[in-house]
Amino acid sequence: MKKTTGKAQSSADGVQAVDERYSIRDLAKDFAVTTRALRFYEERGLLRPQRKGQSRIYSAADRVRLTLILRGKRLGFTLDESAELIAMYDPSGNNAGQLQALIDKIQEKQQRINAQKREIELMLSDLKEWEQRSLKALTELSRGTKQNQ
Amino acid sequence: MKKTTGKAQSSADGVQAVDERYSIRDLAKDFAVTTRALRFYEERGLLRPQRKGQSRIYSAADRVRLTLILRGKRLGFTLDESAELIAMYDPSGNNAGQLQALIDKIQEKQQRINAQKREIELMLSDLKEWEQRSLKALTELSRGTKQNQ
DNA sequence: AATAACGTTTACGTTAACGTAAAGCTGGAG
DNA sequence: CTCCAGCTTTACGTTAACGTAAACGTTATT
Repeated sequence: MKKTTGKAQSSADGVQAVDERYSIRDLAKDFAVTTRALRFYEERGLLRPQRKGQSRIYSAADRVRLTLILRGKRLGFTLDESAELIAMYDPSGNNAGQLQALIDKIQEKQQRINAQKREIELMLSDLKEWEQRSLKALTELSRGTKQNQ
Repeated sequence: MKKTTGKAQSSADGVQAVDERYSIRDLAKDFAVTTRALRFYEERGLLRPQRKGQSRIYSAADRVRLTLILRGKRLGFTLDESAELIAMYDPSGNNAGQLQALIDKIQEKQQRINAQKREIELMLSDLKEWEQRSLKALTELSRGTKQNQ
């Protein structure tokens, strides 16, 4: 009965273990991504885990970053865009200008998505139109429409 | 003063010239795409212009197809998906079975598009959340938040 | 020591939708 | 006939976000 949870042991003090360490497998499992993806995100500068010897060690902060990356993906951001957003959102030297830029980016994305939504509504009405035409053609056909007149 | 509109001359009869011919350049200009894209769409079976000698000649029907292709793109469909839609829209040899299959496909598409619509609405609320957080951070920052308390 | 189980780096493969030459045909103005 | 603009085919290049495989290092268990 081995416990293969792989959680690194928290230090022995009593403070809340907010600095838990995770292996690359832990992260991969918890977030349902591959280890390849995690290394790739690091390669692209989106993650910066510590090293213990050769192995990567991820912290809670890295989990937050990963959360942001994945949320960005769901929102249709490219990794570069997410990198930008994360850098801006990061509490490392963020002045008002940075934040305003971040807000601008988000609002721009909102515009694009709203446009997509309108497009999709148009497409839906188009599809309904086609459906109606097809149904009509079908009933007329089954009614035995002949070629005369 | 040459007219370089390039419009092929309509045949000399009096019926409405619904069968206008367009060069690949015409299409490219009118739809703001490259000739490469047009040939590519053809290669992928989305367009089937006639040939006059070696050159492609596009008809009004081809313009409709191209419109559908581009609308599909704006909606985030792949070319293959658009090809499916266009094939269904095409009035070529549709018996009752064909028509029923077409209707089924259309309804399936409607489901998927509705799903996309819901996804997009989720994204929008996500984005609004981000925006709120950023705005809050911004105001707190401009309020000169200090470290004591 | 040997094997397994996981980690690492390096590097080529993949898909989509074209971009970008390269090199050859062709019709018509001069 | 000559020449050029515009068309053609052929084919390799590009970007994004990883997948997949190879070859090797490190524990830890047998």
